[in-house]
Amino acid sequence: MALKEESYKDKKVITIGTVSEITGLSERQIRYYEERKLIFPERTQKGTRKYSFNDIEQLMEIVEKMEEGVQTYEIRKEMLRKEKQLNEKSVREQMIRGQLNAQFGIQKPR
Amino acid sequence: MALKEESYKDKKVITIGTVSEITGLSERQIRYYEERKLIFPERTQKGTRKYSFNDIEQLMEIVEKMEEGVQTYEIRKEMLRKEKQLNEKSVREQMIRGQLNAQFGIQKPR
DNA sequence: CATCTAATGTAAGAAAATATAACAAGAGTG
DNA sequence: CACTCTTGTTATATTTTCTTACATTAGATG
Repeated sequence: MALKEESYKDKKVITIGTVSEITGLSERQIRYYEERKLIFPERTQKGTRKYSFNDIEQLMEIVEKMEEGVQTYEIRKEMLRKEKQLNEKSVREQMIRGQLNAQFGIQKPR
Repeated sequence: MALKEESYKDKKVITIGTVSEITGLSERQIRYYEERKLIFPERTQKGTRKYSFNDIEQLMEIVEKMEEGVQTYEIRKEMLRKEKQLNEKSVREQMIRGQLNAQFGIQKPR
Protein backbone atom coordinates (compact mmCIF):
# COMPACT_ATOMS: atom_id res chain seq x y z
CA MET A 1 0.00 0.00 0.00
CA ALA A 2 1.25 3.47 -0.86
CA LEU A 3 0.81 6.42 1.46
CA LYS A 4 -2.72 6.75 2.78
CA GLU A 5 -4.72 9.31 0.84
CA GLU A 6 -5.59 10.87 4.16
CA SER A 7 -2.04 11.71 4.96
CA TYR A 8 -1.67 14.03 2.01
CA LYS A 9 -4.13 16.43 3.50
CA ASP A 10 -2.13 16.88 6.64
CA LYS A 11 1.36 16.84 5.25
CA LYS A 12 3.03 20.24 5.48
CA VAL A 13 4.67 20.67 2.13
CA ILE A 14 3.37 23.89 0.59
CA THR A 15 5.18 27.21 0.69
CA ILE A 16 3.52 30.51 1.39
CA GLY A 17 3.53 31.78 -2.18
CA THR A 18 1.51 28.80 -3.34
CA VAL A 19 -0.86 29.09 -0.42
CA SER A 20 -1.33 32.71 -1.36
CA GLU A 21 -2.15 31.80 -4.94
CA ILE A 22 -4.63 29.12 -3.97
CA THR A 23 -6.43 31.06 -1.28
CA GLY A 24 -6.22 34.49 -2.83
CA LEU A 25 -4.86 35.87 0.42
CA SER A 26 -1.75 38.01 0.54
CA GLU A 27 1.32 36.61 2.23
CA ARG A 28 0.95 39.39 4.74
CA GLN A 29 -2.49 38.16 5.65
CA ILE A 30 -1.39 34.57 5.93
CA ARG A 31 1.43 35.48 8.27
CA TYR A 32 -0.84 37.70 10.27
CA TYR A 33 -3.35 34.89 10.80
CA GLU A 34 -0.51 32.80 12.08
CA GLU A 35 0.43 35.58 14.47
CA ARG A 36 -3.15 35.52 15.70
CA LYS A 37 -2.83 31.76 16.21
CA LEU A 38 -5.36 30.73 13.61
CA ILE A 39 -2.98 28.52 11.64
CA PHE A 40 0.19 26.67 12.51
CA PRO A 41 2.59 26.07 9.66
CA GLU A 42 5.69 24.06 10.24
CA ARG A 43 9.13 25.47 9.59
CA THR A 44 12.11 24.10 7.79
CA GLN A 45 15.47 24.25 9.49
CA LYS A 46 16.18 27.58 7.89
CA GLY A 47 12.81 29.01 8.80
CA THR A 48 10.67 28.66 5.69
CA ARG A 49 7.02 28.05 6.47
CA LYS A 50 5.30 24.91 5.20
CA TYR A 51 1.55 24.49 5.01
CA SER A 52 -0.79 21.55 4.43
CA PHE A 53 -3.95 21.32 2.36
CA ASN A 54 -5.71 21.28 5.69
CA ASP A 55 -4.20 24.65 6.50
CA ILE A 56 -5.49 25.91 3.20
CA GLU A 57 -9.00 24.72 3.98
CA GLN A 58 -8.71 26.35 7.36
CA LEU A 59 -7.71 29.58 5.65
CA MET A 60 -10.72 29.37 3.36
CA GLU A 61 -12.96 29.21 6.40
CA ILE A 62 -11.15 32.13 7.95
CA VAL A 63 -11.75 34.15 4.82
CA GLU A 64 -15.48 33.54 5.07
CA LYS A 65 -15.62 34.57 8.69
CA MET A 66 -13.56 37.68 8.04
CA GLU A 67 -15.92 38.64 5.23
CA GLU A 68 -18.76 38.33 7.71
CA GLY A 69 -16.88 40.83 9.83
CA VAL A 70 -15.73 38.40 12.50
CA GLN A 71 -12.44 39.39 14.12
CA THR A 72 -9.47 37.09 14.42
CA TYR A 73 -9.89 37.02 18.17
CA GLU A 74 -13.41 35.67 17.86
CA ILE A 75 -12.39 33.14 15.26
CA ARG A 76 -9.71 31.92 17.61
CA LYS A 77 -12.15 31.59 20.49
CA GLU A 78 -14.47 29.61 18.29
CA MET A 79 -11.62 27.32 17.28
CA LEU A 80 -10.69 26.68 20.89
CA ARG A 81 -14.30 25.92 21.71
CA LYS A 82 -14.55 23.34 18.97
CA GLU A 83 -11.25 21.80 19.97
CA LYS A 84 -12.40 21.50 23.54
CA GLN A 85 -15.59 19.81 22.40
CA LEU A 86 -13.64 17.30 20.41
CA ASN A 87 -11.40 16.60 23.38
CA GLU A 88 -14.32 16.01 25.67
CA LYS A 89 -15.97 13.77 23.15
CA SER A 90 -12.86 11.65 22.82
CA VAL A 91 -12.43 11.51 26.58
CA ARG A 92 -16.03 10.37 26.93
CA GLU A 93 -15.47 7.72 24.33
CA GLN A 94 -12.34 6.53 26.02
CA MET A 95 -14.15 6.28 29.31
CA ILE A 96 -16.91 4.26 27.75
CA ARG A 97 -14.42 1.97 26.15
CA GLY A 98 -12.77 1.67 29.54
CA GLN A 99 -16.07 0.61 31.09
CA LEU A 100 -16.66 -1.97 28.42
CA ASN A 101 -13.21 -3.38 28.82
CA ALA A 102 -13.67 -3.58 32.54
CA GLN A 103 -16.80 -5.66 32.13
CA PHE A 104 -16.24 -7.62 28.98
CA GLY A 105 -12.62 -7.13 28.07
CA ILE A 106 -9.73 -9.46 28.34
CA GLN A 107 -9.63 -10.77 31.87
CA LYS A 108 -6.60 -11.78 33.83
CA PRO A 109 -6.65 -15.49 34.31
CA ARG A 110 -6.91 -16.35 37.99
CA MET B 1 -18.34 20.28 -0.21
CA ALA B 2 -14.70 21.18 0.10
CA LEU B 3 -12.13 20.14 -2.46
CA LYS B 4 -12.26 16.45 -3.32
CA GLU B 5 -9.64 14.45 -1.49
CA GLU B 6 -8.60 13.07 -4.83
CA SER B 7 -7.59 16.41 -6.12
CA TYR B 8 -4.92 16.88 -3.49
CA LYS B 9 -2.95 14.02 -4.91
CA ASP B 10 -2.71 15.60 -8.33
CA LYS B 11 -2.30 19.22 -7.41
CA LYS B 12 1.15 20.52 -8.27
CA VAL B 13 2.11 22.52 -5.23
CA ILE B 14 5.37 21.13 -3.91
CA THR B 15 8.78 22.60 -4.63
CA ILE B 16 11.83 20.56 -5.47
CA GLY B 17 13.53 20.92 -2.11
CA THR B 18 10.58 19.35 -0.37
CA VAL B 19 10.33 16.59 -2.94
CA SER B 20 13.99 15.91 -2.37
CA GLU B 21 13.47 15.66 1.37
CA ILE B 22 10.52 13.32 1.07
CA THR B 23 11.97 11.01 -1.57
CA GLY B 24 15.58 11.12 -0.44
CA LEU B 25 16.63 11.91 -4.00
CA SER B 26 18.99 14.77 -4.78
CA GLU B 27 17.60 17.72 -6.69
CA ARG B 28 20.00 16.79 -9.44
CA GLN B 29 18.43 13.37 -9.73
CA ILE B 30 14.90 14.75 -9.75
CA ARG B 31 15.71 17.17 -12.54
CA TYR B 32 17.48 14.46 -14.45
CA TYR B 33 14.47 12.16 -14.31
CA GLU B 34 12.46 15.02 -15.72
CA GLU B 35 14.97 15.40 -18.53
CA ARG B 36 14.50 11.71 -19.24
CA LYS B 37 10.72 12.32 -19.33
CA LEU B 38 9.87 10.22 -16.32
CA ILE B 39 8.11 13.02 -14.45
CA PHE B 40 6.40 16.21 -15.53
CA PRO B 41 6.33 19.00 -12.98
CA GLU B 42 4.51 22.18 -13.77
CA ARG B 43 6.26 25.52 -13.75
CA THR B 44 5.34 28.83 -12.23
CA GLN B 45 5.50 31.92 -14.39
CA LYS B 46 9.06 32.52 -13.30
CA GLY B 47 10.11 28.93 -13.86
CA THR B 48 9.99 27.27 -10.48
CA ARG B 49 9.05 23.60 -10.66
CA LYS B 50 5.97 22.35 -8.84
CA TYR B 51 5.29 18.70 -8.08
CA SER B 52 2.27 16.75 -6.85
CA PHE B 53 2.05 13.89 -4.38
CA ASN B 54 1.46 11.76 -7.41
CA ASP B 55 4.81 12.83 -8.81
CA ILE B 56 6.37 11.86 -5.52
CA GLU B 57 4.83 8.40 -5.67
CA GLN B 58 6.05 8.11 -9.22
CA LEU B 59 9.54 9.02 -8.04
CA MET B 60 9.39 6.35 -5.36
CA GLU B 61 8.65 3.78 -8.02
CA ILE B 62 11.49 5.07 -10.14
CA VAL B 63 13.84 4.68 -7.20
CA GLU B 64 12.89 1.04 -6.87
CA LYS B 65 13.42 0.34 -10.53
CA MET B 66 16.76 2.14 -10.53
CA GLU B 67 17.85 0.08 -7.56
CA GLU B 68 17.00 -3.00 -9.57
CA GLY B 69 19.35 -1.67 -12.22
CA VAL B 70 16.70 -0.63 -14.72
CA GLN B 71 17.76 2.33 -16.86
CA THR B 72 15.69 5.47 -17.30
CA TYR B 73 15.12 4.61 -20.92
CA GLU B 74 13.54 1.29 -20.00
CA ILE B 75 11.45 2.86 -17.29
CA ARG B 76 10.16 5.33 -19.81
CA LYS B 77 9.27 2.62 -22.29
CA GLU B 78 7.39 0.79 -19.59
CA MET B 79 5.50 3.95 -18.74
CA LEU B 80 4.51 4.49 -22.34
CA ARG B 81 3.35 0.89 -22.62
CA LYS B 82 1.09 1.25 -19.60
CA GLU B 83 -0.24 4.54 -20.88
CA LYS B 84 -1.06 3.01 -24.23
CA GLN B 85 -2.88 0.17 -22.54
CA LEU B 86 -4.98 2.61 -20.58
CA ASN B 87 -5.78 4.55 -23.72
CA GLU B 88 -6.87 1.49 -25.60
CA LYS B 89 -9.02 0.40 -22.72
CA SER B 90 -10.77 3.74 -22.63
CA VAL B 91 -11.23 3.78 -26.39
CA ARG B 92 -12.78 0.31 -26.23
CA GLU B 93 -15.10 1.47 -23.51
CA GLN B 94 -16.10 4.53 -25.49
CA MET B 95 -16.83 2.40 -28.54
CA ILE B 96 -19.02 0.09 -26.52
CA ARG B 97 -20.86 3.03 -25.11
CA GLY B 98 -21.24 4.34 -28.64
CA GLN B 99 -22.77 1.06 -29.80
CA LEU B 100 -25.20 1.09 -26.95
CA ASN B 101 -26.21 4.64 -27.66
CA ALA B 102 -26.77 3.83 -31.32
CA GLN B 103 -29.19 1.06 -30.46
CA PHE B 104 -30.84 2.20 -27.29
CA GLY B 105 -29.88 5.83 -26.87
CA ILE B 106 -31.98 8.91 -27.24
CA GLN B 107 -33.59 8.87 -30.65
CA LYS B 108 -34.56 11.85 -32.73
CA PRO B 109 -38.34 12.13 -32.80
CA ARG B 110 -39.67 11.72 -36.35
C1' DC C 1 42.25 -2.18 -23.16
C1' DA C 2 40.15 2.15 -25.01
C1' DT C 3 35.88 4.35 -25.54
C1' DC C 4 31.09 5.40 -24.75
C1' DT C 5 27.12 6.17 -22.38
C1' DA C 6 24.33 6.70 -18.25
C1' DA C 7 23.81 8.67 -13.92
C1' DT C 8 25.19 11.75 -10.56
C1' DG C 9 28.02 15.28 -8.06
C1' DT C 10 29.61 19.82 -7.79
C1' DA C 11 30.37 24.67 -8.61
C1' DA C 12 29.23 29.33 -10.23
C1' DG C 13 26.27 33.04 -10.89
C1' DA C 14 21.67 34.88 -11.51
C1' DA C 15 17.01 35.15 -10.36
C1' DA C 16 13.10 34.11 -7.48
C1' DA C 17 11.00 33.26 -3.09
C1' DT C 18 10.76 33.88 1.69
C1' DA C 19 11.78 35.99 6.31
C1' DT C 20 11.68 39.76 9.67
C1' DA C 21 10.93 44.35 11.17
C1' DA C 22 9.17 48.76 10.95
C1' DC C 23 6.19 52.23 9.59
C1' DA C 24 1.76 53.84 7.40
C1' DA C 25 -3.03 54.02 6.80
C1' DG C 26 -8.07 53.11 6.69
C1' DA C 27 -12.10 51.43 9.19
C1' DG C 28 -14.54 50.97 12.98
C1' DT C 29 -15.40 51.87 18.16
C1' DG C 30 -15.56 53.64 22.79
C1' DC D 1 -10.33 62.32 19.31
C1' DA D 2 -7.62 58.22 20.64
C1' DC D 3 -7.32 53.28 20.00
C1' DT D 4 -7.27 48.79 18.05
C1' DC D 5 -7.55 45.72 14.17
C1' DT D 6 -6.15 44.57 9.75
C1' DT D 7 -3.53 45.12 5.80
C1' DG D 8 -0.19 47.30 2.63
C1' DT D 9 4.36 48.66 1.68
C1' DT D 10 9.28 48.98 1.94
C1' DA D 11 13.90 47.62 3.05
C1' DT D 12 17.28 44.29 3.84
C1' DA D 13 18.91 39.63 4.64
C1' DT D 14 18.68 34.88 3.87
C1' DT D 15 17.17 30.82 1.50
C1' DT D 16 15.73 28.41 -2.45
C1' DT D 17 15.69 27.44 -7.13
C1' DC D 18 17.35 27.71 -11.91
C1' DT D 19 20.61 26.88 -15.73
C1' DT D 20 24.92 25.60 -17.50
C1' DA D 21 29.15 23.49 -17.53
C1' DC D 22 32.57 20.40 -16.18
C1' DA D 23 34.07 16.17 -13.51
C1' DT D 24 33.59 11.46 -12.04
C1' DT D 25 32.21 6.71 -11.71
C1' DA D 26 30.53 2.35 -13.31
C1' DG D 27 29.06 -0.55 -16.70
C1' DA D 28 28.61 -1.78 -21.64
C1' DT D 29 30.77 -2.37 -26.14
C1' DG D 30 33.97 -2.45 -29.90
